[in-house]
Amino acid sequence: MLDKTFKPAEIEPRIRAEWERADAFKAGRAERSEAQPYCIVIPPPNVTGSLHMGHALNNTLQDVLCRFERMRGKDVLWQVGTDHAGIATQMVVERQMMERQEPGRREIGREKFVEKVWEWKEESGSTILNQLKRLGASCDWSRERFTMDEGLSKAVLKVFVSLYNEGLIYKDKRLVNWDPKFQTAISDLEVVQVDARGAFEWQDGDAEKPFDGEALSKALTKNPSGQMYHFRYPLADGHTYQHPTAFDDDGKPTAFETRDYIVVATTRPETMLGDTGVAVHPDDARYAPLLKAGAKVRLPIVDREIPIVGDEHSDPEKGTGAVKITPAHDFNDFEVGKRHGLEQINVLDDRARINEVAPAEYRGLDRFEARKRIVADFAAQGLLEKIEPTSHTVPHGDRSGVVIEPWLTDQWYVNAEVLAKPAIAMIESGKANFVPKNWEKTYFEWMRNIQPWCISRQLWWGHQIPAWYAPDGKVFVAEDEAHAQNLADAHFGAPTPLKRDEDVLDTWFSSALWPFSTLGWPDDTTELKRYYPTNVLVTGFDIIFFWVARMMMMGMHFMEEVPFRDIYIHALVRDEKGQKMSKSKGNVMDPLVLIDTYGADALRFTLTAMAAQGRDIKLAANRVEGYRNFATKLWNAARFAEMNECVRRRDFDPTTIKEPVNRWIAGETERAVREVTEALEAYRFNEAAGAAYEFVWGVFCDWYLELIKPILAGDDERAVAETRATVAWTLDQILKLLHPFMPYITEELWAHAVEHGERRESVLALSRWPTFSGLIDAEVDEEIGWVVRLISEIRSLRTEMNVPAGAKLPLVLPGASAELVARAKRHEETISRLARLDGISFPDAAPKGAAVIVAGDTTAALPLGGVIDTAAELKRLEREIEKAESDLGKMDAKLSNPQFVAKAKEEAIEEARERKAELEDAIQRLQAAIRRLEQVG
RNA sequence: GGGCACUUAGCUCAGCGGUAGAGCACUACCUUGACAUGGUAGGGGUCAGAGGUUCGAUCCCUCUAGUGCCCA
Repeated sequence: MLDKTFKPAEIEPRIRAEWERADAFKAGRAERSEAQPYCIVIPPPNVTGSLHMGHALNNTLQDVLCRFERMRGKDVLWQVGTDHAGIATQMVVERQMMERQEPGRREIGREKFVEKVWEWKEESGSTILNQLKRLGASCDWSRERFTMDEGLSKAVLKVFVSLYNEGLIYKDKRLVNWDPKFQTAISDLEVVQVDARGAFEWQDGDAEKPFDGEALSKALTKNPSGQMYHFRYPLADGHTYQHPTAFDDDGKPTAFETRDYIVVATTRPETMLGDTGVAVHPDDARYAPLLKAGAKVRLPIVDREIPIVGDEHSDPEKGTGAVKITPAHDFNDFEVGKRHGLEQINVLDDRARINEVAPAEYRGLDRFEARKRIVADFAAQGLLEKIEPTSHTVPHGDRSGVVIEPWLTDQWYVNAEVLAKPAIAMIESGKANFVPKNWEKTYFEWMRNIQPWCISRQLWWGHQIPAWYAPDGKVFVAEDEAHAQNLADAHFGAPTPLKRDEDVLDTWFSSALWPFSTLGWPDDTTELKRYYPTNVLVTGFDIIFFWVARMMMMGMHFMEEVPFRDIYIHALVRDEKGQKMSKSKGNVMDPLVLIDTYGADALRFTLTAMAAQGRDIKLAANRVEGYRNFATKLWNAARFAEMNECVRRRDFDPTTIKEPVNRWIAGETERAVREVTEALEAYRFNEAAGAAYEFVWGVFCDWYLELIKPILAGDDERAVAETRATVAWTLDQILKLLHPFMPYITEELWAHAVEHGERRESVLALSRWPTFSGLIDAEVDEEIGWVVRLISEIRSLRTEMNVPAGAKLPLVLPGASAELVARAKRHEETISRLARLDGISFPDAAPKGAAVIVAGDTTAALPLGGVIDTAAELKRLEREIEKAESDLGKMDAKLSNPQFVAKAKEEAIEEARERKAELEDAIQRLQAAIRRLEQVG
């Protein structure tokens, strides 16, 4: 016998063991060799990761699909694995070494350090996979892969070498996003823009407020960004010009002053050490004389002469219209510098400290320290005009959180523009589809403006770049050192010593190969043939660029086929106020805690039920509790079945059922199966879950199980046997329907039923998804619908008339047709039980002093034992009439509108007519009830 | 500045050209032989605002206000 409540913590590990025993999630099962393949590759979680809400949602949805398709008989491969996550992992291990007060990575050297990371990976790398198991994920665990395992590394080398040989990977010296904390380059995507706004204000010439270096320093320590500094750059060789200071209404200058300097505005004073020019807009009248004269500027502090150039990059509307140009430390300036042949002077080292190029007193200073000093020095020289607060965005490293420096270095790049073309075409042609579709716009926007992808990282943990350098710097790219050596020797015609490139590849480089590298590529494996392209990718919108787009590019280039047919993009899980969950806000909900509290099934069901397309999920714990209760409800329905000996019969055939109520539930089952199936096929997870929920709780538990109680308690043996079998059958269908969402409880109940019934052929996870047709019977639906409605109306009336819950009332169906009498008698026991009646009678006329119900075409009367509160009943009836008349008014208005009758759809008109007739009939009968009541009163 | 969403019950959210829905919360009654993690009944909404299209708009279109996200 089942316990009174279900205890997820007890059941879950046991069920997991059962799945394992049955090898339930194994792809390529012999008996399914002829079956259609179905494949999803998991978005590989970072080995450093632990399960958060986003993972829980992402993997629940994948699992729902996999379990659904597996039950539909397909040969399902849910390919699992983890990502080596370069920076993240290196960071974790380094931090751990620091905590243990072990020597740092630079001290122990690369080889030892990488060894340590591997050790760490062996120890802790499976944490997140075990957490996925707890969630119930039905991955083929026997095929776990890792982005740095042997096979995948081979794929990475092959791809790098191929792309290099095709000229699609190249080395280039340009500005990169440099992370001074990790001392590595990062890609554009790993940079987050953070808004900054300062508060410091100062103006030269304000006698009341002299420059206060202390105060500025304090403000900048708090927030180094958000200030605009106006510097006076003296003109070289004592040059002067007339600078306009006032304008008339037409914008013509009306007053001038003679200046021997030009004012530039900047948010980054310290970079002035590397300035090699000043730019003004070529059409800016204010500076035209300077351009014309070819005037130069003598850069303060460094005392360098630099040109003033005309470039459209300068916006006359912004600041002073003149900008300093630092080609080595700003992306825009880099371009300006290239256009005008300006020198690139790098003034920062790899930790963003001022380097040896700068005057001695600044060397070694941190960039923000240097900023304060430079400003103070300008002020001291009378070259600081003003400081004002400004709003601007500052680039930060997404992992390190520090301000990123544009820095001039040699890095490896992928020519993404070429690779993007076929990847764009595949979405355009519908060979692959975003669900919901609107994400393709985001995808196109980015892909059509794609920039070179910087793939080298100055880290130790990752795929080391397969490039070797000869002493003269000539590079040789090959899959291993021997091949590189051959290339070099052939090139130089003599044995040549080679040194391997120190850098590793961006983590996303290997992730981009995931859909085919995990299936065995570059080898021509059976898996690759069978499961590529995969069916669907399930992921969040935040990695469309990082991952989806790049898989698309690599898949098209190397497999000449899309990596997946559908791309289901799900929402972000937020807290109940709609805020992103973050540790600093303290609003993080831990899926593992929710699993401990409510069970994995409840969490899964919640996430699925809330996964409506195109909307974020604002998750509230009480939602999970509600669905935990749903699981309990199911559990108790099964318990009811068990107590009533509703055991499965192998020969049960739902098409041969006799009892109306049983035929009805069979039809409802068919309907529910259809709804859930169609919703899942269309990735409408919330609708699928909603349909299953409503069927199980609202139809099966609330009505069917209640309706059959009199039959089970009765002595019609044939009916009892049929009903028991129907309950067992329906419950089986329910377990199947719910299994993709709630795998644990359903598997448990599936197994439990065996204790009394026929043996199962397989675990539920491998059972067959139901498909029915022909079980829906309109007549039976109508009949049971009538019963349900009558019971509801009686219950409603009882409450309204304050009839004590325990009191039994007689029900009168006056002037009932023979058909109605037969129907009422057929269900008399059920109706009596559920509506708490004391029998049904069928006189010709309605009794006096009874409350009256009008349900559809049935009029029913409840004599309230002479104690009826006439006034209350009159009021109630009048309210009913009022409501019916209001509805009738709407119908009349519709139907009397010639436009409606002429133009509306036939069904809409027919519906309105039926409704009108129904309402008129109901009003008549309600009025009759009032007349009778008044006779009594 | 460019783009994409969103605004529906007290809260969290579905829905959708033809009578407004769920969960939670709330009110009243009920320990009825599956379930109090429950049952029954109920209260609660000019579907952000203004226009337009339509026989008919919460739904489609435009604008306005507010909110969120992405990109520069």
